[in-house]
Amino acid sequence: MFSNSSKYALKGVLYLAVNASKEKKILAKDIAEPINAPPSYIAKLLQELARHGIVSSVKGPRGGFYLDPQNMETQLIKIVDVIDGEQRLRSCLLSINECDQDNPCPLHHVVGETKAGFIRNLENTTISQLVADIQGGKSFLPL
Amino acid sequence: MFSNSSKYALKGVLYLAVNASKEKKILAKDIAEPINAPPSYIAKLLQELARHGIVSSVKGPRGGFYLDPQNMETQLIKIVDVIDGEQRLRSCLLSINECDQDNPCPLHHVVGETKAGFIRNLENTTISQLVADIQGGKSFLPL
DNA sequence: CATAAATAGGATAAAAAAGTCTTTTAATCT
DNA sequence: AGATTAAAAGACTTTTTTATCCTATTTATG
Repeated sequence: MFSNSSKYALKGVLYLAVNASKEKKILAKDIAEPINAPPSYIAKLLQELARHGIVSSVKGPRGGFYLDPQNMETQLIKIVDVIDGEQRLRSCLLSINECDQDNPCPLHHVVGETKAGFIRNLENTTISQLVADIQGGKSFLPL
Repeated sequence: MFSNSSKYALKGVLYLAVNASKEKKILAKDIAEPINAPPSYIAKLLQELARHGIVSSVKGPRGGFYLDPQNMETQLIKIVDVIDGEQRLRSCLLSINECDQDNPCPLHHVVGETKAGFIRNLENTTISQLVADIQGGKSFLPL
């Protein structure tokens, strides 16, 4: 449902949320292994996320990636939207441009509500909430 | 959420359901335009669907594709599974192999129920039901 | 029975996604 | 200031997906 890239991005951000801080930045290459992503590929994705203000980064010695308090409140959907584009999840399931509530394609009603709910869940959940779940024993690492 | 190929496949099957019959088979090349798919590509996909018994086909003069009564009862999920593979929709959203109810990944609970519902909807809906919706004015062509 | 019509199958080509590598820029530490 | 460290940027390669094409194989019809 997500591209590979989005999966890496979500895992990378989550890894930073749990393990990094302004005082303890993490290098791109040190994120790769724990989240099972190719080092130079996750670096590129984090770069893109940094450009969009989803993660924080500092160059040079003692630099690296981390999430500031504001980054922690990022909605999950933002990460997917930046990496996969907003259309991927939201466009008509049959890619029919004219498809909407008034002129629904044959699949529109079949999966419309569950698909919308899926997206709503991603909109209503933040990175900090996922961290809270992990710390509360409701979900588990590693990634 | 579906691959392009699955979208073509769903549209192709639906087009046959509405327009073809054993007495009025339709040629691969005549399906392409109405569903906005490349002619030789939809031919390939229909071939694959025929191999899996999802559509019916006859070679030679007066041949072509159509759906027999049994084909009409195909669940939508079958089409997606044949073309995209069963894993695409069902695997963990973060591609974590160990992820399950007892050892949920951080996204598992966030979208678990809506994702499962989405798949259930595809399992519980058949081609014939989509045709009924169209004929009842609940959804619309063209594709 | 020959011919033509149509799908089946496989080989190839093009485009997109995923992944790698090299150079540039910015920050830190002597 | 100079050396070093790390991300930013972008060019390049590989793999996968999408798409095309050509040659069988099957079947209806004259």
